Amino acid sequence: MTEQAPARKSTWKQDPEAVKADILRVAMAEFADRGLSGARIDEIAAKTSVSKRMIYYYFSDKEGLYRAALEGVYARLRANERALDLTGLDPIAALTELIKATFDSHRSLPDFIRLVMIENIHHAAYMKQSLIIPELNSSIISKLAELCDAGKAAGIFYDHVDPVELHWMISSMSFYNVSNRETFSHSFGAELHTSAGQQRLRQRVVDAVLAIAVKPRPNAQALA
Amino acid sequence: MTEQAPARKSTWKQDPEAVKADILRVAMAEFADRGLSGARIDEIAAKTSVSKRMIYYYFSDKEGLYRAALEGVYARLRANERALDLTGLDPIAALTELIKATFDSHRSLPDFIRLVMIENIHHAAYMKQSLIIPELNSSIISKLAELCDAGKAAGIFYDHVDPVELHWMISSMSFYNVSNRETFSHSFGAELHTSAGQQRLRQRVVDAVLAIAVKPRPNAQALA
DNA sequence: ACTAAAATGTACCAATCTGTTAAATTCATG
DNA sequence: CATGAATTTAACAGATTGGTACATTTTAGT
Repeated sequence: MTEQAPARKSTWKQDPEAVKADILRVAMAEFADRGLSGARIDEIAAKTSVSKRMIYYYFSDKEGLYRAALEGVYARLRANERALDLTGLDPIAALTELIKATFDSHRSLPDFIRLVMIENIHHAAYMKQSLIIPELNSSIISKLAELCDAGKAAGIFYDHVDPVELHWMISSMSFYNVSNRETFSHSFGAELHTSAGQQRLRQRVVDAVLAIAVKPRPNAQALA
Repeated sequence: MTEQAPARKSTWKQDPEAVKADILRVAMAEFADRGLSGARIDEIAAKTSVSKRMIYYYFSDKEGLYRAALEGVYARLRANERALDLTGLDPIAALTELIKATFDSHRSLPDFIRLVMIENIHHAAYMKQSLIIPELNSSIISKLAELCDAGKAAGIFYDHVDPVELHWMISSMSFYNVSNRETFSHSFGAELHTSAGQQRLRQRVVDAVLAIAVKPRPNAQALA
């Protein structure tokens, strides 16, 4: 579990940051797995290397820990998105890359997806209390807005293209792909969630979003 | 609350079906609102006209009630979908109607959406125990399959078009539109969830799905 | 009307779970 | 190395909650 050897009994080092990080790591996984009311403080404590009391010491109460967990997974997503560099790409290539990156990013962060689902069950009540979460969201929109402006300026995007609408569409499919995987697979088979199926789906998302953003070029053989 | 007057005390009629229906109605709303672990049996009982004992009498335990609630909302969706009649429409018009109907249907059944979210949190564990749910799902796919065959036969759909892929895409946006409304609105504004915004979104979904299914006609001015 | 079975209400229990109390250990600093 | 603040533990209390035992009422069959 922990990297340092247990060493002698009845002796321990103070390390508040490590303790907090340890609690948070377990809390993110546990809340993502069972939800706010489903998660158990005792269970979380048992999976850390410290006692339950520390959770209350550092996070006040269950809701405080949940808020911290929510912000934690958002921080991970932000780190993921910051890695996306679109400079030097033409609008179509840039949009394509952004869509693929979003699709992949969602797939790689199931805990984020699950906590956002849980937040929606709670009518986003805890998200509304967070100060750090709004930062994240503005960055993806501004990236898309830049991209749209460039595309429109070049005359290759429709004039009606809107960054928020575009994000809604990209996000909806990328999110649903992970969030509803269990029920979808059970209802309609797991074919779409094989490695090949996911590759195909991602390409469909690219095709669909590009179709509503990019003007058809007269002599282009679409989706050949 | 109840339609019959309380009348004399210490007298009541037996009416198992009405009691079951009453419990189920409350349970669907309550589980959709709070989740499996978040919902309280006492609270559900309090909102019915009967006592907590009856819940256990008819539904065995909390999980049994949850399963019944899950099947209940699915039954409602099925009723909704059965109402969709596409006979006499050409493939493009039929697909357009199906997309619009799915989008609207999801919007009109938020409890269904929320219970499916909750099911996914639980890895679809209870859905997998249900016998009546698979029925529903096959009907939408067969409708889409017919439609695809007609479109391909007429030479206006791409050959690679797949009913399950198509359903995945239609469902993803229709579902996300409701499921993530709270977090999305908070992050990016409520503009897309105004009446006008929803109309626009629905049209975008139609455009996007048609774009990956329908071959471009040479002289058509797409999305003009 | 009598009786058994189905349906319902009341009161209660046992387990679970969040949060606290009080004390012990470690650390920084003079 | 003394001392007080920060950190951590162990044990426990109070409240919640799923579930049950038992009595009571209603209905159907004869």
